[in-house]
Amino acid sequence: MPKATFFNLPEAKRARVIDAALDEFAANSYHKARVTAIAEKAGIAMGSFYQYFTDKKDLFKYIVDLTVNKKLEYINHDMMANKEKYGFFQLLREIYLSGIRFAQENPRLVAIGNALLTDKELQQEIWGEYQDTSSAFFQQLLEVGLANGELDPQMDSALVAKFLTSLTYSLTDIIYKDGEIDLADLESEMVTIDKMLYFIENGIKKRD
Amino acid sequence: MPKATFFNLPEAKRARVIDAALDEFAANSYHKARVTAIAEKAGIAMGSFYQYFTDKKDLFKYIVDLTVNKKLEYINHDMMANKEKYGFFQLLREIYLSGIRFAQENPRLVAIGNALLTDKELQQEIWGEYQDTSSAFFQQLLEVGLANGELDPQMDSALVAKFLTSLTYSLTDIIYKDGEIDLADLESEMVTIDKMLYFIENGIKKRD
Amino acid sequence: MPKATFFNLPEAKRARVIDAALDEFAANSYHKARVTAIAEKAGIAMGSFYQYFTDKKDLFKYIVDLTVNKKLEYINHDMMANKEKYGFFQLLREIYLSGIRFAQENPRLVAIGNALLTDKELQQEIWGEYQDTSSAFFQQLLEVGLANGELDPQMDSALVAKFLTSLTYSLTDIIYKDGEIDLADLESEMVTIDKMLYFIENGIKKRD
Amino acid sequence: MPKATFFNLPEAKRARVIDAALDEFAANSYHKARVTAIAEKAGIAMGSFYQYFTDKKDLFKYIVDLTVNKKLEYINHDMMANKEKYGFFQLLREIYLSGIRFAQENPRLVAIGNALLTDKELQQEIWGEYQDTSSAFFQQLLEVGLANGELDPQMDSALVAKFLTSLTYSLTDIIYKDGEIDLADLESEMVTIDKMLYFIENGIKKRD
DNA sequence: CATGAATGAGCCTTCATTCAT
DNA sequence: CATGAATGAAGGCTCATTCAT
Repeated sequence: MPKATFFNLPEAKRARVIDAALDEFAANSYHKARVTAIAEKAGIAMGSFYQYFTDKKDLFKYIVDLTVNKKLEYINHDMMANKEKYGFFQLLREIYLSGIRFAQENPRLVAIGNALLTDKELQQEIWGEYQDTSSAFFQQLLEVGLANGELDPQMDSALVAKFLTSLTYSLTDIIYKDGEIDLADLESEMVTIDKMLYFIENGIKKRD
Repeated sequence: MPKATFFNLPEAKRARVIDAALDEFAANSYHKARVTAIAEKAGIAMGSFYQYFTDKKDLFKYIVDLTVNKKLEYINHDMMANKEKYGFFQLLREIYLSGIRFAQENPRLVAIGNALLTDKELQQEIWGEYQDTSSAFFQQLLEVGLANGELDPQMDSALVAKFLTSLTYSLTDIIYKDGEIDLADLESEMVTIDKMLYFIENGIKKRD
Repeated sequence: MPKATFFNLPEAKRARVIDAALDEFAANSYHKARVTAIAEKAGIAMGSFYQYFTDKKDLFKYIVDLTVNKKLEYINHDMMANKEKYGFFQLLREIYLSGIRFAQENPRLVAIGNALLTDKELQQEIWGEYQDTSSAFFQQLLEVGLANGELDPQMDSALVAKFLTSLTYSLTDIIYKDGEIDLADLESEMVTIDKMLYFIENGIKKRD
Repeated sequence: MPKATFFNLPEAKRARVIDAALDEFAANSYHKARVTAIAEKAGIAMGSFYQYFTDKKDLFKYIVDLTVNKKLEYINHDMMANKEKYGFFQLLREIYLSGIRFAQENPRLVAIGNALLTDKELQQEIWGEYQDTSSAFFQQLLEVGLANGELDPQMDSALVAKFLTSLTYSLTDIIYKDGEIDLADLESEMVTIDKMLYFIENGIKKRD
């Protein structure tokens, strides 16, 4: 966690630091990202950096934390409105849409998240706490769907939750390929999403 | 590609170099892997390294190439025998089993493959050529299944191929978690595989 | 010397600063001691430090000064009572006992004194003024002993004063080894002191 | 210990490195001494330094080792010739003379030795092995003197060895004051030495 | 007098690559 | 082809001191 100094900073400066960090970590892997570059971009002295953060890693963890929380807020916000009236597959669709919008609006966060997933060492140290958040989230959703009688009772909800997690990641990959999202192409994205939902729905819905 | 000198090397020495590289790249990300360490493990002089490879990256590309080819060989070998008599889902099962066996027998290659997937920079440079190999492979398989009438004709085979690719990766993750495979636990692995196949089968099989 | 601001400080705060400095300088060499750490321990702001002292060195000099004076007070106090009735060797014994007690009661001061002795640069700058205090003190004592006819008239009092200084330091080292004084073990310390006195007495007493 | 690389170096270059290190460590405390300065003085690249030594500390330990060994050689050489025919006090005199000559010829080594004695942290790490060498050496000498009947049988040889060690250090200090030895003034040094010997002799010789 | 953020030179160390033999 | 020393640009981090409020 950043030191108190960081949180006492004027909003604008703090934002500049975060922005610089996002830029640097989105463009380079954790190991290649340079503290010097971040300080420069943020327009602060090297020494100041270490007055805000104990460490390069300290900053990185903070950035990851911001990312995770922002994404959760996003999804929660979108779901809250519809939790009651929507069925399982409608909710899933809602979630995917949230994910896409999040990626569109925060491309750097997506890049950082992906990078994190590839560094074993960092994952153990940083990702640990968030690791199963995603699977747990889906599993809980699945349980509700099972209770509602929407889903195939034979399904192993823990395992399927992992499948859904994986497919969700790949959905982002597919749509958001090469780091460039075509905002104009929302329509084709919808199509992709709906095809994935169709695949999933067939995979787990209850049949008579 | 390695220089000619490398291929002129006595088999044993060449193997030692490759082995050392696998060790180092499996244990560290590309950027953290040290050329010095590889040379040491291989028992060659630093200078020799640069007589075999133009670059650290040169070696890495070569290693990735070996990995990909080895995996393809594996799967092809297993499929050739059954291509004719098996249906789509049986073949898919065969493929998954091949994948598991490959991971068991080549844990370092799996580690390197995973690491590669996370480094955008490398991916663009190295992975480009292999990128869609996996999806293309699945797509081709799907086309056959469609032609046979086994699969849902509404299915977008290109897209589903990506889903299968993603699920395949996650299958490896789920089974081969924490880098330790329990060889004794093949049975529970089978169960997992069969559940995934069940999920997929429901997702895409033809219904009347 | 500290600035006026320092002496205007409420007694308690001033004491806290001194205490923090003693802690830090006793635990680290002058160069490794950190101003930040002192300010923190003392509970003052970094800026305040430079309102009290011009410099890290300014504080250090002050601390050394306190140390020297405290030690002198100690010994003087113990000697004054007995100056008249005791002979040279009895006084010397008294002095050694004072030294031991001082070390027991002010371990941090001893640590700082020792550290100072090892840094040539500092010594030239700081220790200069005190340097010969100790030798001068012993020499004066020796002169009295010579006048009394207790000591060997051939003795070079200036030189022997240096020997006594040196032995005195080593006495502290021997007894107070590893920074831990065993308060319960005063008896064995006495024995050591008496052996040193025996050695010295033989070395310089007048013989017929 | 330095790496093999260092010992494979051409004599002249190795000497240059050692010389640069002696200069730097004699002029600055261990903590203030800069690796960069040493490399510059020696005329080698920064990187080369770390090809010779694992560490700044590695070099320092080596330098201390050289110092200790050189001094021991010195004294041993001088004593061997006379061990048989000389009595205890004559040998002691010989040792002191060796010490003075050593200091004269190796002022930087003396400076480094002194500096080492003042850094608690380093002492524990580096000095440990040599720590009691000096006392042990004197004690052994004293035992011989006792056996010969030259010394006061009541004497505690372990303790007196420590006194002698201390006096020896102070002898160096007295003669070699301010880091400048007046080579022309050997005569006055002799006088000082003889006075110390007289002091010691009176302190411990056997009396009837 | 107090506060605590800002500064930035400087340090040790790493490592891919080159070079001379 | 082999060798292994040489190189030097970077990079992360520390800390005494200054500054603005």
